[in-house]
Amino acid sequence: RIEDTDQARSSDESAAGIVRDLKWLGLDFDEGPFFQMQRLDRYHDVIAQMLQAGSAYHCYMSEAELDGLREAQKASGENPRYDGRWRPENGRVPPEGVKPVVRFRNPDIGSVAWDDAVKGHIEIANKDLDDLVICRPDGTPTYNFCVVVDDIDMAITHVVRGDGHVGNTPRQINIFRALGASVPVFAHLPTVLGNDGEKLSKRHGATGLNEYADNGYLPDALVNGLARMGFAHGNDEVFTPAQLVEWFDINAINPAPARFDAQKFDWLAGEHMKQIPAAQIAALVQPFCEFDTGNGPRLEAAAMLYRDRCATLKILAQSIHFFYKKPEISLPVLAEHLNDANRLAFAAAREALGALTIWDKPSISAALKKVQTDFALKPPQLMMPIRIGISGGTSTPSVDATLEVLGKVETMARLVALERPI
RNA sequence: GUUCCCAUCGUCUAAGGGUUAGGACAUCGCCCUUUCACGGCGGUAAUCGGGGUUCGAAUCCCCGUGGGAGCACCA
Repeated sequence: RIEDTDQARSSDESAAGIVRDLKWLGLDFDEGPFFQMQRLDRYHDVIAQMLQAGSAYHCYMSEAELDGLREAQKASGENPRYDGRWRPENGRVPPEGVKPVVRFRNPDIGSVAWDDAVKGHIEIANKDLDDLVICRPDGTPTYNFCVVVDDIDMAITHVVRGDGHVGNTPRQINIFRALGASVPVFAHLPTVLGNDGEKLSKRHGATGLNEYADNGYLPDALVNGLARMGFAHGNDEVFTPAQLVEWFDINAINPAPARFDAQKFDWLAGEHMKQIPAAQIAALVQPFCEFDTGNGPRLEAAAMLYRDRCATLKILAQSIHFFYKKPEISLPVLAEHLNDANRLAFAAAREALGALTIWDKPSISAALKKVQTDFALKPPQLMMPIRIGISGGTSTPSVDATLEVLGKVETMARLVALERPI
């Protein structure tokens, strides 16, 4: 349901963004979306009915007057609220030429209580509630009213939403009752806080869902990470959406707000990366590769070599870039790892590799091992210059596995090219 | 200010009257290793404070303190 009765704040783009984000997460829906602005006739019918029944009335108070009232109330330490001055029983005469709002006639006595599926029993006294506006002077109804009509019409059984709405719930329950409808189960989820315990906001550390998508996080990791905020299933940390569906219990949600730990989330994202099947990895990584993946080893082979060390598809794509494009070699770094102590061994290794007829990991490993032993070097003394020569960096998976994927022709080309700057 | 909700390692959490208060991330140490990661093993680390109830309280009650959410002609 797209709740778009505030025309100034809703747009086709924002609605499309919501649908897109939900689809990316894999949170599918069976019907809709329904737009409230397309249901105005229905809302107006209900308002007319309530006006008739006396559970709603016209209020002619200006916004300036209201502001003044609130200021005065605040100044005297009261909770700011509308004072009900235009209730019909006060017999006021409507002023000329003023378009009224419609207010709901909230009960004065007693209290509204419900058993929140997350927060437990909550009870609010009616005297702390005021008569809320359900229809603006221009005829557009407001959120708190529309959702009740929709929940009734759509036979909603559970209303699950952020805990910013706990204050709206007693008002909505009163409207349900005024309409003679049964009340759904309410569940109010706590806010997710930033690393520092501050509320997340666009200005303060919040990252939009689309940014996670753009940064190559797996949607299942997002679902897993978000679900773990306030929810646990024994000692399980890593789980799939299907497992979550099986285990989830709205009554087990922690009502206190949780801080979002980006470090733990990145760990979790990496765990989900490790579960990508080889057959699917190329298609997932491809969109993040800003280079020609046709010009080099099979994308699947390169990606699988790096899969378990990357938290996101984007980092994975960046990591395997060197397989498809000759790397820039930093001469100072190279000089550090290739010098008089191992220059001859390096040349011998290149020759041994060039002589190989079978290019696979065991053969490459054996050839390099022999050179290393012959020259009495420690493993890194021989591996590092090769690693730098083919990747441009000092950290890759093991050299034999990396060379296998890179291929003999390209490996030899890069190792030969390395000789020139030496 | 006022209304409502909440409180276990630094963080996310498990245990809901009797446990050496468990796990995960982070951190520290060791192991593995062809670098860096990954992985394996181990360590440091918590029941906000004060009163009750009880043989016994992290767990139930009250008060403090701290945190969160709301108080719109926004959703």
